[in-house]
Amino acid sequence: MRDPLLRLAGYISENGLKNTPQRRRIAEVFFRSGKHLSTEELYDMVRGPEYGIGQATVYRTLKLLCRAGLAKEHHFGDHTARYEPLDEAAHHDHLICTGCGKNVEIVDEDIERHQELLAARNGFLLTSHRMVLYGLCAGCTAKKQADPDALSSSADYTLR
Amino acid sequence: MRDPLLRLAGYISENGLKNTPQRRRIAEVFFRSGKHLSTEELYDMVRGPEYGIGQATVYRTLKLLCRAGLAKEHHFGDHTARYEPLDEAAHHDHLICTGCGKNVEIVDEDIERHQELLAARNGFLLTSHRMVLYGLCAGCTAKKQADPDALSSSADYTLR
DNA sequence: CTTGTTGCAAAGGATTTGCACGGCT
DNA sequence: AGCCGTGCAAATCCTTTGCAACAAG
Repeated sequence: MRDPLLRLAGYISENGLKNTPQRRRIAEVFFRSGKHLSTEELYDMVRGPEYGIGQATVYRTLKLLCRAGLAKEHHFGDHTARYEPLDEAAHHDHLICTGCGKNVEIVDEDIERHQELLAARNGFLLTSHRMVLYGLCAGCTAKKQADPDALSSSADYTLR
Repeated sequence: MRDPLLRLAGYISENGLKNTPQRRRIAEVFFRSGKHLSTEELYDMVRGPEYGIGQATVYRTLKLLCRAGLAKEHHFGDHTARYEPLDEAAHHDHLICTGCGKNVEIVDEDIERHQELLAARNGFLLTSHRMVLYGLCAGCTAKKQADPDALSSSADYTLR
């Protein structure tokens, strides 16, 4: 069962919850469209002339998706939570350009292995992790050479 | 010049700022005491019968320390920012027990190297990163075997 | 003296929650 | 019918800011 919408429906019925049009609509938009959406961005995408969906419902549904294991919450360094669809088994980390905000998903088997090792070495049972690399992408590096002060305006990554 | 208080004084004078008793007091407590303090925790430690320090000053001073390169802000998953003293050259990552909140600092040269590599492979110039591993420490693993529901109450790591 | 700093309280932004109503099961 | 979910607005939580008084350089 690959389709996240079906998986959601499964989670809902299994837990005595209810499959409402709002949840369907939010999940549909969320899974179809880009990654790393903030609640507000999703809220804007989800609401339309024919849909009257409240902010609170978007918040609540996103948290539901997390509980269901279908989404993951991130805090990258801008000042809101961002959510990404979770493809299960498709784990990845993030490489973010502090100049333009570009967000690249990356994986490295070696690193993952080392993480397990490190945890074990400390007596820990690793359950999850997050790794975010911050830097300047090729474009922004070039731009910065041309004019060293050109970048500061765009994203403002406080590096949380 | 190893002493962070001296380094702070240096940063202050070099930048035309002012060395106030509040800043001294906050920095002193911050550097002396434990790691990963929240603003509120530090606020409580800093204020005393003889000191009348406002929350805002604690916030402002912590941000100053970050700007000075003497502290680093983290968001681990409880719902506030946490700050840790930065020993310069003593970079490390974190291994957190989601059961009891224990926070172990770790480093691994291999991982650091791989991160550089990964960034470079994507055309990025790596400027910083953060990596947090979440898991169960030995103690909590044992505790959980005894009573699987025993842990949920303590920390509530939403895994941000 | 000049300018940065402080404390307080008010403002802000993101997220949560109480409540009455409406809609799944 | 019963109970979960929704929208709205009010409430919270954390953090920032405006401002007048103060103090460091």
